[in-house]
Parts: sequence; structure tokens; C-alpha cells
Amino acid sequence: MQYNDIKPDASLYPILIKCAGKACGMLFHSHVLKLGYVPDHYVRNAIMGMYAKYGPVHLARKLFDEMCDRNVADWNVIISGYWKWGSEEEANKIFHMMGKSQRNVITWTTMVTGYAKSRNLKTARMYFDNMPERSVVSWNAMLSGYAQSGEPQETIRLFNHMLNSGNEPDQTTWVIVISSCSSLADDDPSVVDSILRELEKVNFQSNYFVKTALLDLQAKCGNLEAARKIFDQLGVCKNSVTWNAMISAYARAGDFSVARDLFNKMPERNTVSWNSMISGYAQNGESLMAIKLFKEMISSSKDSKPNEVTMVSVFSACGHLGALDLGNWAVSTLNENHIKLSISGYNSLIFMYSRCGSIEDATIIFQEMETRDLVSYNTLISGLAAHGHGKEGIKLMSKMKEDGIEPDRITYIGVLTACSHAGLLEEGQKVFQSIEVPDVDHYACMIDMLGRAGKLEEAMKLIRSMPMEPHEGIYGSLLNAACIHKRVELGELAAAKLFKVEPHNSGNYVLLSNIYASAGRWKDVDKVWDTMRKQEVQKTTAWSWVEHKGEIHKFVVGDRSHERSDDIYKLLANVKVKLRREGYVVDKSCVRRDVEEEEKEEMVGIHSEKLAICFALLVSDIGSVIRVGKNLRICPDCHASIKMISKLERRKIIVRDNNRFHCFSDGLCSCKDYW
DNA sequence: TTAGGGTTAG
Repeated sequence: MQYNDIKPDASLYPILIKCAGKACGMLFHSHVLKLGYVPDHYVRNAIMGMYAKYGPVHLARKLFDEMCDRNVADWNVIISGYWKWGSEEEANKIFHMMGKSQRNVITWTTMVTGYAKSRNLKTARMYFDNMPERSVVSWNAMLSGYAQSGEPQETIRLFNHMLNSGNEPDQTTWVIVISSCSSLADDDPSVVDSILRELEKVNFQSNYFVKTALLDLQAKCGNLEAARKIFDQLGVCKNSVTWNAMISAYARAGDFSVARDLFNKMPERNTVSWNSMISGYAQNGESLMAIKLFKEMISSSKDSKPNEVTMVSVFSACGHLGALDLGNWAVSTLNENHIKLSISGYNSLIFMYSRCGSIEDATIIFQEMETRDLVSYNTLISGLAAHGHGKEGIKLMSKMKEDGIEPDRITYIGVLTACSHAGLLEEGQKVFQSIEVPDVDHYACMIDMLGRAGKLEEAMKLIRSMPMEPHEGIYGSLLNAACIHKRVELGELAAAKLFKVEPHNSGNYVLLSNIYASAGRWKDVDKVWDTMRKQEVQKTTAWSWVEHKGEIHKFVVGDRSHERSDDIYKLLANVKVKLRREGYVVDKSCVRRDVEEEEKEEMVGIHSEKLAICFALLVSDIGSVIRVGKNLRICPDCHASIKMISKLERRKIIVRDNNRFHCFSDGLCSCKDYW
């Protein structure tokens, strides 16, 4: 017998077509046409399924239209095909062409899945509720719809309904439910407990999907050990998702040595692995490490391309550093990699630009966005606040209301801060009165605002009228105000409260000591420093930095490790001579009152920010803008703002450090007594 | 024969 004489049985083709890809599927189609197998129900359905899955869907429809004896599977395949190729209208038409009695549970589930995947949850739920009968797949389709649309509460509610109506969840159900619980772990730990109890009740064989979801849930509830136990028990049955879940758990918790170890060991890293590490660094204040790893990712990893999630972490890190050159470089990397941004991506850009001192660029990004959310408004309002643009902050809040977005507590904190920094007391008070239920942070903003304006009695009155217990933010603002306005008794009151709640915060001791120093009460200054020593309060080792040509140069107090250290110290000496000649009074340091400035610096070392500024002066060209420091605030003493910088025509440097923001031109700060 | 499936990064 010749090979050509063998005629495969028609029943083979549905299996062959199902297993084949598109190209082979089309070849089998031509076979069955030649062999005359098309009238066979199963063969026909398989070919239709192939075109519905791989396209073009109109060929599936052609076969469908040519049928004169369609069964329910044929209808279901064509509906599913239309959903797959995004034709909701056609899917809907076919569904309604079917007779009511023709539809089965699969037909209904296909409609539920289609609507759920296109995020039309209302319609999905309508179909789900109208189903004559439901299978576990129908429940999963609806549950997954809620979960994927970020509605974990609704997912859990439906899941409880599922259990109460006597339906048995399968492994898929558990994966959906457990992962929804993970996103509720912070807000509602009781839900997590009840779901875990429910899972224990059923004698259930979990597969590795369920186990990975459980691992993630335990990690997000803060049970790293429990998560690690699941990870270890999975042995070789781990995939990259399991590894990533474990790495991100350690990275989120700031345990970088273990996270990095797993990251290095994992068999195959992907974009999520890199993102887990980078976002872990970025969220735990390790901005430089985040950027370093990002550079490694783009230079070494061919398979793991950065995506929007990567960029959100990188922009955030650049923002926290205030490193505009790095930020601009990150934006160019974004463009080179053709990464499209969603609203949250744009929001992170607004954050980055405003934290890097460029509120203009932040505003441009905001204006260019097609759609904005609450976070977009809040980020720009906070940026405007930090830059002292009070009126613009208030205006933007009005605009968001016009756009149908209601302000939340963060919006009000932003606007109140904006008013406070811009000295808009009256406007700020109006905003405060408009808040329905102000919380303790809103009160803190008001205390700050009144305090800066010198209305300390009013501030005290407001504290006494508060419906809740004042927290450290309230007394911190009061202490700050007492320091600005040299009010010893109020400073003592605020400091006493703060020493109780945060006895190891060195900043409070320093402020109180400064208040005493400004009143010439040197004995009290010494007392404060004694208390600090007795309480073993460590002054936080601050470091300052300068971003120059994409490199970060770090300095700590008395630093002599920098390669240009000699030049820096020489320049510092020259600046001081220059300042003295111009009659500036130097340093208000309270270390000791009976020694000269040079001696004090000998004792404690030159402040890190002075070293950073001198380095910036050394390397900057005329007209360049160099950014130094870590916190973007308006200098409380000189109220320097970005606007002043644009007025300076010669060498311009913006300096941010120790919560201050100073403008320098040829070595002179607009805040006279800085040096 | 036809439906889903699903875990990790912001």
C-alpha cells in the first residue's frame, strides 16, 4: 500500500487542528476540504475555532454562515472569537440571534468573560445574574473581572456569596481570592484571617499557583517567615513568578542582602525581577542603589527591557534625590525604549520634575496629559506648595473640582502647605474652614501657617480647640514657629511635649537649643546638649550631595575623602574671607559659645552642605544650574524661591539641605548668615 | 467539540 493511499479518519482532524498552530491549522483546513470532511460537525467546529483563535475572525464567521445545522458549540465558538478580537457588538448580536433555549452555561459564561475583560463590570454582572445556571468557571470569570479591575472588596463579597449559595471553589477561584486579599492586607487584616480560615476548613490540594498566591499574601501581611517557608517547600516546583514574589517581599521589607542574593541566584530573571529590586530600593530610600541597578538593567540585560513600572520607580528615585540631570537622562531612556506611559507614569514624572526644582516642567507634563486623576492634581499641588506658589495651588484645587474630581485629605494638606509657604494666611484659613472634617494633619498645617505668620497665640488657641489629641506634627510646627520668632516659653512647651513622644529625635533638641542661643541663654543651651548626651540622642549623620555630569558626589561632615578635597577647602577659605570683607556675620552654631568659628569647625568638622556647595562652585560653569541636597523646601529664613534664581544672571546654584533651600550666586547665599 | 484559569513589579 502506498503512503498516498492512506486516508486519515475524519475524527483525527479536530485533534490535529486543535494541537496545531495557525500555519498547520490552515494546512489541515485544505486537507479536510480535499477529503470532503467539512460536513463533519467536529471537524467544522475545530476549523472555526482555529480561525476564531488565530484570526482572521471573518473566516470563522464565513464557515458559521455557511452552516445550515449549527449546534450550540458552533454558536459559542463564534461568540468567543468575536470577544477575542474585540468585537463586542458582533458578539452581542450573535448572542441575541440565538434562541433562549439554545444558550447553555458556556454561552452565558463567554458573555460574562467578554464584558469582564473589557472592564464593563456592570454588564458582566447583569449577564452573570441572569444566567439560568452557573458553573465554577462562570463564578471565576466574574470574580476575576472584579479582581483585575482592582475591586478586591467586591471580589471577596462575591466569593462569600458563592460559598453561601453552596458552590465549591476550585484552585483558580482560590488564586483569584487570595490575590485579592493581598491587596487588602493593609486595609483589612480581618478579611485575610477569615479567608485563610476558610481555606484551612476545606481539605484542599493546592497547586503551585495557589501556593505562590499564598506566599505573596503572607509576605504582604508582614509574615516573611511564613512566606519563606512556602517558598522553600515548593522546592523545584518554582517558576519565575514564585521567585519574584519572594524577592519583592524581601525588597519591600528593606532586607536587600537576602533579596539581592535570591535575585542573583534565580534561574531566569525577567523584567518583574528587576522591577522588584529597583522598586524595593526606591521605596526604602535607597534612591542611588535604585538608579545603579537600573543602569545595570539597561546595559546588561537583553531579555528584560524596562517598562512603565521600572520607570515609575526610577522617576521616583530621581525625584527623591532631586537629581534633574539623572531625571532627564531617565526620560531619554524612556523615549529610546518607546515606553508608553499611563496616568500613573505621568504622575511620577510630575513628581520627579517638581522635586527636582523644575515646577515649570511638572506643569507642562500635567497640561499635556489627556486624562488626569486625583493623584495628578495632588502631586502638582504639593509641588506648587514646595515652590511657594500658593495662589496657583488654590487655583488648581478649584480646577480639579470643575473637572469633577473631589479633593481628598492629601489635596487639602497640599493647598494648606502652599498657603503656608506663600504667607497666604487669609486664603489658607478659608480653605481650612471649607474642609468638612479636618484631620490632625490639617490642623498641623494651620499651626505651621499661623506660626510662620507670627500668630502664635492664635496657633495655641487652635491647638486647645482641637477635637483630637495633638500629635508630634502639631508641636513640631509650634517649635519651629517659636524658633523663627524667638519665643522661648512656647518653644519650651512644644519641646517638652515632643521630648515625651519622640525622645530620640535630635532635631527637636537642636531647635530648642537654637531658641535659647538666640535669647543669649547659654546655660540652657548647655543643658539641652547635656540632656542629649545623657539620653544618648545621636545627631543623624546628614550627608549632602552634588549632582555633576550624571555623577553623585557625596559629602559628610568634615569630609576629606573627595578627590578635589584640597580645592574645596581652599575655596571655602576664600568664600569666608570674601564674606567677612562684605560684613556678613558667620555661623550661629550652638556647639560652644566661647570659641571662635574656626575652632568650632575644627571640633565638629565643616558642615557637609558647605563642602557640597564649594564643590558645586568649583565645577559649575557660568550660567549653569547645579542641584545640591535632599529636601526641597523653601528656606524658612530667607524665603528663597526658584523665581529668584531666574533673576540671577551670573553663576547660579540652587542649594537644598537640612530642609533649607538656598540660592547662591558667586558663592553668596541670599540667606545672609548661612556661612 | 464550545467557556476560564492564575500567582509576581508601581
